[in-house]
Amino acid sequence: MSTRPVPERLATQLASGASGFAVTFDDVRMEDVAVASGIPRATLYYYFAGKEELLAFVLRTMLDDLEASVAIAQGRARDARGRLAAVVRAQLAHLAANPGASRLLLLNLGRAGRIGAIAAGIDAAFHAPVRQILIQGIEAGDLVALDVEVATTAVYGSVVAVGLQALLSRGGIDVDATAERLIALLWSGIAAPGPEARRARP
Amino acid sequence: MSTRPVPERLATQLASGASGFAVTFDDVRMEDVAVASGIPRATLYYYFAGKEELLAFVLRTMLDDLEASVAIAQGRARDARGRLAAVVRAQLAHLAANPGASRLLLLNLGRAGRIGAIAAGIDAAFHAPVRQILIQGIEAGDLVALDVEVATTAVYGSVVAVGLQALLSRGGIDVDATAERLIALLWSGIAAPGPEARRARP
DNA sequence: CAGAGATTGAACGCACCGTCCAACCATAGA
DNA sequence: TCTATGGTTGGACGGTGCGTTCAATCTCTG
Repeated sequence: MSTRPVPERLATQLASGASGFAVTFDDVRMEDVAVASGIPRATLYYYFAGKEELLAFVLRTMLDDLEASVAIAQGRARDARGRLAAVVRAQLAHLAANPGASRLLLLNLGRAGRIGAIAAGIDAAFHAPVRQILIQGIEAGDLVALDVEVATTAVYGSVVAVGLQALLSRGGIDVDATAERLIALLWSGIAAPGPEARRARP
Repeated sequence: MSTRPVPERLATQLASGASGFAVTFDDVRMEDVAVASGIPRATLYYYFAGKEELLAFVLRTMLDDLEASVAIAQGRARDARGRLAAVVRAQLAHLAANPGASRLLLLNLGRAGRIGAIAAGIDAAFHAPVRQILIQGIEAGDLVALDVEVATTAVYGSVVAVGLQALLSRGGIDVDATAERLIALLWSGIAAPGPEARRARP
């Protein structure tokens, strides 16, 4: 980044205080961040060029964590289904563990996406792992031949929508149950199993 | 709404001028809307309580159109797959036909969703039709037993993400091709067909 | 033609952002 | 111990865009 290197202490204090219950970038007032984090406003401006850069730092940190978490989870499985399940589960778990930042990011993709580092972070943490699994899965014959970009985006959209929905309406995510259902859906679709069987019904 | 009834002329002029290339609510300045639509700022405030209400009107109008369009499309098919395909296609087509308002809405769900009418409109235009098809499809045995809310949200998320992705990166949507691919994905999932066949591989 | 309501220009106050600066503090090296 | 360097902070300021207000038209309708 173009900004000054951010001390450890600041980073942690921001992570806790910056994105509390905000649903909008405008909900985050610099003065509030200052109070919530215990860092004076002038100091915030000493380290960040503005609110945008500050939130970019917070959100980017969250995305970096997610990227790492996804990479680890994904390495635990061999087959396409297992790896996809691990990735989706890790993503949902991260949304559940960082509800504030997640909400703020996903409900404000317009503001957030215009920050290069954020757009790149979303791709690295959400799209890229899925894309890779799909490509390899198709090559291995585990997956049907499909448009990788469309499928990658569809997986991203469904994970994010389902996670966000849970966060907003239930205030949290039942990660295990939700991940299992979502993965079943992504893997097999919504159709009743066995097209012949269905056609043979009375 | 609590606001004054909006004359036809205003509505059309707003639809064309209000959401142009904006990616953020802040990108839409009242003065700009005034110039773009030819309606003086004071007149805008005469009809709308503020920017939020004005954008709510524009976005809600778009969602109402989509709801109607989806209802018509959905009525053209009988079976679950055909109806779902019709709905998804209509949704993508509407995004393609209203890129400005769609972008603004979907990239700012935080701002937009806090407006009751918008949240309701999203449910009516995106979720409800899918939810109904899923429920009836499960009952009819065309669909596997699944968590309707999760599946509904997943469909919504994938449609919106794929549509938005196309709008942003390609500047438009190839509705037919995209809809077909997306529906295939939702219907059958990503797994290679025939679980036995796959399991039988060396 | 009078009154009601629509329409508009202009000026204002407000909230919050971002900038600036002077003062202070901590500490590393002389 | 002294001092220079750089982090840290409070406080004041200007700018932008929103929303309000009001008086001055304009346009119907009866």
